[in-house]
Amino acid sequence: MLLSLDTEYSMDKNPAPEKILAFIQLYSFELHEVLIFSPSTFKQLAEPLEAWLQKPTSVVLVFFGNTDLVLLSKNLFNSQPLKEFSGHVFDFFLFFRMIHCDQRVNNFAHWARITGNIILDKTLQKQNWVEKQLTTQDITYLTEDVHIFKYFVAYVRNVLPLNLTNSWRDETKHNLVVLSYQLDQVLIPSFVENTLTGICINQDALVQLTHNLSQKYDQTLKKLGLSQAEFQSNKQFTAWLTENWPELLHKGWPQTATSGQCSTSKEGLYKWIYSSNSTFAQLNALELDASANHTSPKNLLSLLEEDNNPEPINSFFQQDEMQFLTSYLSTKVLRGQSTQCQTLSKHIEPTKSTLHPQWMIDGGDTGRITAKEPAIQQIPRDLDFRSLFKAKQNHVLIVQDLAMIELIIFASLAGDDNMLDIFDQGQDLHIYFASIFLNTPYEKLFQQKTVNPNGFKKLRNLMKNVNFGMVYLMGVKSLFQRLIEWGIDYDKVESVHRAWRNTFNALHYYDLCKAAYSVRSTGLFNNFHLITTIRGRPKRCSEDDGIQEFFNQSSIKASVPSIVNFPIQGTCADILKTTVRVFLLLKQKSLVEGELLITAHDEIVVQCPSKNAVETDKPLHTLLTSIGNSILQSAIDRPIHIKVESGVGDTWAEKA
DNA sequence: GTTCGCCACTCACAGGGGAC
DNA sequence: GTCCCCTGTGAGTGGCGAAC
Repeated sequence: MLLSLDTEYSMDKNPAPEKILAFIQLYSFELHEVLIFSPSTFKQLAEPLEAWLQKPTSVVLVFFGNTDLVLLSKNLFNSQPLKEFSGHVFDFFLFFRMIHCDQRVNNFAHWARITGNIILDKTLQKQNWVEKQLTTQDITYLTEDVHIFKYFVAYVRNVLPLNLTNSWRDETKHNLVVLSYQLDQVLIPSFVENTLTGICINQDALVQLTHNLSQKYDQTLKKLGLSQAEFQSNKQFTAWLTENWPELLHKGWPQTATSGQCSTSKEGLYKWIYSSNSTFAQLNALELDASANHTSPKNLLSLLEEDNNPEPINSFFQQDEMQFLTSYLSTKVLRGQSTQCQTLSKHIEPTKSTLHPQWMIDGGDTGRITAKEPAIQQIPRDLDFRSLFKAKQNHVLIVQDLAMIELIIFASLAGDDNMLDIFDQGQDLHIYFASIFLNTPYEKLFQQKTVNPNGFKKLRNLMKNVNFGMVYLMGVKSLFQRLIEWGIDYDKVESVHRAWRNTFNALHYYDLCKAAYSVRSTGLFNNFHLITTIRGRPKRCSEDDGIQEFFNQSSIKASVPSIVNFPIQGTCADILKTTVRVFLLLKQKSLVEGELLITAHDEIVVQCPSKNAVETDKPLHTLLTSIGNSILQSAIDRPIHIKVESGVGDTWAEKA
């Protein structure tokens, strides 16, 4: 029994951005009828819908349904998500995205065209629906939106059985509908609940933090003698600089490509500031693309402030110029943090002090879950920020994090016993590689953790970046750039680059990817190359993605690293999603208590009553490790011992 | 009628934040 | 190296009114 559902809503921006539900449309596949509900009739819908959902064969069909179901719960069921949604929702967006993940266009109108040859006019969608008297044109539009689902259903039935070959396991076939259901569909009700429940935030602390940051921001601006507008606008900043620091202009302050204004981009500033450094000159000669992340203002600033810089850059700049640059960069950093605070504030539900991010179960191309409004996964790791997120009254937050999971997945796929042994021995892979790289015993470096914690952290972060970069095909030049501040010459970097690939089984992994990538499957995938995660999630790659040049060092196409990346990031997402799924099952059977609050790539945050902290923490820990181990073990014939770091406390900072 | 400046708006893109 | 989200910028556009 099928019912397709769609809603129309409009945004109300005050006091906090909120979606106002205007219409609900339903299409019954049994009755062949479309029903349109306006706010005055919402309540009449609640009871029959709930009763209908209790029938075992009922399925609600949606397209990008998170928003629809959240609004439905808010307006019909007093913000309590229906338990009956569980196992009774099918989202076509998720399904289409899984089987056509290479398609840039994946929207409703696109699939209406493909499946039903219907050209939709989506311009009507943008109107203000609230309290609208419907015109004939409107009614046609609303009807069409739910009616089109019958073409979606027919399409899925036509392309069944959607089988594909797993790139990493001997099992021959996966059924795609089943896989989509197991990995993604079943999580829908959980994330609806998640959005409705929200995450508590310490509003006073946020106000305080915002205040402190903006005060500091104002102070540094004042110190510079700049107004906010002059600081923010390239045009005004150029005028100001011409007036106040003509000598810096003469020294070649970088310019924007199009308008010729003074540029404030990290790349330009980085190149410019370091142009006097001889190591940098070597970089320049290599025509390096300086777009790596480590050139953010924060890092650039730390380089400027570095006392023991291998080669001081202040021979090029006068002392007062150095001071100006330092202040300028720290102002940039402050502005960034301050904006981040304001963005958070903007999304707070004022009466409850909660955030209600919108979750996208298949938001990332690799299958990762993403969140927006606000981007909860992009909150800085600093204590200042993480401690703002707190448990509700009489509750605690349980934060669990899969340690170095992507490297472990890499090692499992590559069949790299060496790496897995190091990990099993409880050693830190990043420090392990640092010891090879710096030719210093592992123990000696590890001692630094207590002797010189900051230095240790810095080294570890650096090696962390290097290790991840290396897995994903970072070239020698890029590696060299990242190591510039350590004063290591190009030849040495080149040998380290080689050593890394030899120490860890990277070349073997790339070969496996190449072989896996060549596998073609049946049905829909006939004309496409395909690579999957260990669990079977597919990524389609078109011919021109570079199979001919795959891992040909002289010409790696841009798309190749993303092919190499996919099985790793995707498998990590699968582990997390499977854990969430089993956690929900346990919850349904009342075996655990708690609400899923946040998932972030390798991390999971659950809120539970304080008195049940241990009873929730322990099974969650067991779940993550056992699910991770079992998924990875199907790729390599040896035991895997995934480690999960766990923290219990009042705030998210518990494990930061 | 044309030109110009101003304003509001949209859109693409770069850059910066995060994760691994 | 990959994967994201959010913001600000600047180019482009169109409406409007004032000045020519």
